Amino acid sequence: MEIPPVVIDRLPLYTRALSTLEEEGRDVVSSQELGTLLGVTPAQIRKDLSYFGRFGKQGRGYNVRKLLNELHHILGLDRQWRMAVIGVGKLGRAILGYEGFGPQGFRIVEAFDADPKRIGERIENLTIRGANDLEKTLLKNPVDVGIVAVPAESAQNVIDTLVKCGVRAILSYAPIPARVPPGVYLKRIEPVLALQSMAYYLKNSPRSTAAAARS
Amino acid sequence: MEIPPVVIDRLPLYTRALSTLEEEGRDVVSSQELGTLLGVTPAQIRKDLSYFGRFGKQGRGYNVRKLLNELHHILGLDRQWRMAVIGVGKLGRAILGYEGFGPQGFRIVEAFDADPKRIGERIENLTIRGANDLEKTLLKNPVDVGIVAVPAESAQNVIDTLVKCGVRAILSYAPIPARVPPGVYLKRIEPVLALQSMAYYLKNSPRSTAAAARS
DNA sequence: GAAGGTTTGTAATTGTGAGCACAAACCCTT
DNA sequence: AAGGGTTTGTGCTCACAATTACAAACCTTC
Repeated sequence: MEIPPVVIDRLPLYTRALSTLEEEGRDVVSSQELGTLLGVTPAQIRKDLSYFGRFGKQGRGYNVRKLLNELHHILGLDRQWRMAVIGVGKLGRAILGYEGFGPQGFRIVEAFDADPKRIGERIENLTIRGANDLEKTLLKNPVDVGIVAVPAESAQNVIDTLVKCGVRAILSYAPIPARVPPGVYLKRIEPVLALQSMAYYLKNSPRSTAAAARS
Repeated sequence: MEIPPVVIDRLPLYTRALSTLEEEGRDVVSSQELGTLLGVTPAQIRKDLSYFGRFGKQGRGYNVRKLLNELHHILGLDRQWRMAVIGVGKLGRAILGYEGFGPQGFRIVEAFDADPKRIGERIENLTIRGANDLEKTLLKNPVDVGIVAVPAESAQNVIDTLVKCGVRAILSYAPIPARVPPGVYLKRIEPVLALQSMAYYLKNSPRSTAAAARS
């Protein structure tokens, strides 16, 4: 059975809400409550979960801890993932310093930059390597994810190199529609595109008429 | 006629590709070529554009500059948008220093932070104001967009304040599913969620089997 | 232990967006 | 000016995701 990508994209949302509930000491939650929390219909949640099994109890709801564990297992969040950051400008440094990755099992273990002045510098317990060493280093010590924070011009090049080194998941902050071969997964973070599509709604709704944009 | 949000989300992509083509001195482009460039089917592009008018010529294609102007006008990119950044930690600083906003007409004109030690500091030609001044400042000098770069705990609070000040578009980097009233547009930048959904594919494809994830 | 009130899981339906295919329109060459 | 070769715009079809609706299952209370 093939699971729709939109479903996979929603699972992390559920995971996060469940984590919050667990920290609050909640034992059980219904699809109704979870839906209200996330702005999703209860039926959507139930159907999404039903792709993977039957985790709830009728008349009661879902056991928070059990469902969280199931989702962690399904998504592969019950292990550590190794990541490399390529490009250590302002953006790259912010990524290296971001504390949201570690707790979720995503660890940055390498950092690269093309600027000779930056090579050897230590940031956040990592020594920056030269772009020339990228291929050699990753072939010896593979990573699971590549985070691309280089200028648009170099992005496709970097991505091609990552793919050559066997990296199968790439998170790109570069503003280009990069192409990757089948079997490699690419997600892009594009604040400018997000702003531009919001500009349309700003321009075309005099004041609070249309429905809110999907986030 | 109501235009599907996914269509609006694709228009900025077209805009960007057309800009590149214009810089290269291209006069005309076909939906075929544009599609190859962006990884989208030609029919999709033609259909998307047809929501707004008839911009092409049969047998020839689209005039690059003319179509670019049309899209700029449609999206509201033919003017300046004023933005405020709330939260000037590592992430906020990277946002303030990002050079990709200005050329697209998005200008950061205010920066706020709750930490007294940061108030008064100058970054990128801006003086950081205190979080207490947020409401007063924005009511006097309104902005079009709010960029939220505060920790998860404070995010909903900040967002509520922004809404109260009449801000109708919010770009949030905070990892929470914030709720906004109808008529306010919220887009979230969530690198962790992106990584988590890619982890599923990493885990479930031994090596380059399934199709690439939609980016 | 029976009854009333919840909530799940899923079959069926509805809604919507993407792709296909073709007529109409345009350019260029001869 | 006529014909061949492109490419647009769009009606139609198809695929798939969201919603609805309900039987089955469970808990709690009396």
